[in-house]
Amino acid sequence: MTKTNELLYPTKWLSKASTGDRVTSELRMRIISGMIESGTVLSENKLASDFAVSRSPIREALKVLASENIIRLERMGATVVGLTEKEYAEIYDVRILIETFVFERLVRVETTELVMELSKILEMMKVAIKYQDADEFSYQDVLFHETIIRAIDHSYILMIWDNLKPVMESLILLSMRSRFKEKYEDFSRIINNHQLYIDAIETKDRELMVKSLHQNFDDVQEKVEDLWRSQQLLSKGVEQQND
Amino acid sequence: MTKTNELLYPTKWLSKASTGDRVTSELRMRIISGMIESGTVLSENKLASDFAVSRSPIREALKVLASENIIRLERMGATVVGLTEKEYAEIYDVRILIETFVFERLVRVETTELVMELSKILEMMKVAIKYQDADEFSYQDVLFHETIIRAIDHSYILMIWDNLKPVMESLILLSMRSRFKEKYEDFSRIINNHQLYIDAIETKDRELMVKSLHQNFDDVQEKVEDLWRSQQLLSKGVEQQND
DNA sequence: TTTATAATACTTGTATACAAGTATTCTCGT
DNA sequence: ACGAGAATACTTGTATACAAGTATTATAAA
Repeated sequence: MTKTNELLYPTKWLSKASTGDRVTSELRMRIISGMIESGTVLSENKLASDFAVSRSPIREALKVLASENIIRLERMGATVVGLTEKEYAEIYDVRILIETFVFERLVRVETTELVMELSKILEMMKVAIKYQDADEFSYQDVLFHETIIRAIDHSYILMIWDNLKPVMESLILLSMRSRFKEKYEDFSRIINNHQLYIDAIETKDRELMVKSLHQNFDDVQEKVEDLWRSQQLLSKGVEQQND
Repeated sequence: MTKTNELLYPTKWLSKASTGDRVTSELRMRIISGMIESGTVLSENKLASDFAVSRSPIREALKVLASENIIRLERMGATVVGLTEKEYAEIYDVRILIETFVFERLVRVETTELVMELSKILEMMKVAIKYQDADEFSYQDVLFHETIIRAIDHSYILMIWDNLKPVMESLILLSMRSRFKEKYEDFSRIINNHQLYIDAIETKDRELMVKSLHQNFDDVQEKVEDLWRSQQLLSKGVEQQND
């Protein structure tokens, strides 16, 4: 067996989490990073002994991951679906869909408080860049979008986000970690895009909103390309371990 | 305790379902019908003894219902959220959102097979009306929309539907049951609306699509009003049982 | 009567046990 | 060598057991 002791998911984010949550997050990261390959059949019993826990938290994790569409629960075993380019495109379809909806609602509403909150998060992101903390940056990046979505107080839009968020979070984590190593200069552009986003909300300029949304989308497209690179690096690394 | 032996969810739909699924469906119906009132705190142990099953399937059910936003999992006990008018509006926001998206995709695609399939389902619905089978009608109604959504083969849009479907299904079931008793004449209009829907897809007429979508939306609004009536009837019925 | 504290009852999350079902493998008769 | 069927190993879903934590209640001291 290859060395899999190192956890991909930030341990500090799990301080109060249950075993089930830990397994869920870690498993998700391993699947999305490509460490567990697409097509692999997961067995509850095997996972339980691998993670040295009982089947209860494993079952819980598999249910969650199935609802996120990254595994498929079948009669015998759970098959890893993983994320192909098709799925990446689909995830961003949904992101554009719900963020456009949210924007449309925000136009009708007082947003000064939201803008304040977003500015704070943006400052946090800058600090994270300064100290090269990829995980913290990712956390704030996800929080940025979640804050916007929460602002319209729409439980069923939030439901969609809740389903999308964990996968988004994993993608962003993996992408940012590799970018901090290789494409550090990207971050000023990311910050600019987020600032544009805030401006759009502040001025309630629908046109600017659409523009910034799509710029963010394009930016995210690049993130995905980065992810492909990091997947390749990772699988190369695993191969090297087998030498 | 009031008489709760009768199951709200159609037993025949659960022929191959696990205990967990049965509990989930039944609990959902009881919450959405108003039989279990909003604000009620559900205890795993109490539910387990009420349903005469262990905590395992109950836990499973509560997790699912929480992800559907009809209960809230808290430190101690699960609080029933239920559906206020706000949530009804939000559910249909999301329905409009995804069905519009789906329509947009269908315009670019071969739809003859889909139209055939939908026509078949519509025939089924007519038969269900003829024999006054509210449950069968509801089943076909839900299937109609699911078939359209599945046609674009988009796993993340399908994910949204998967989360929305159970609640939709429950709403439609309750509404149709009361309509078959009281507003039988409604059904010809419902059938017409669905036919319009099919025509829109067939002719790829975007304008007609939007029109039929909103007609269907308006129709569904009425369903909700019916639901309120049926909730009131139901709660009156419960009160009468206490006499 | 009020307030601290101890006892009790209930809660969640995890582990383990078991039943029923489904693949896989093995063995035996042809 | 090959196919039928038995034996075996694995699967899921449910029940039960247990540990650790949290509310509630009861008791006792001020």
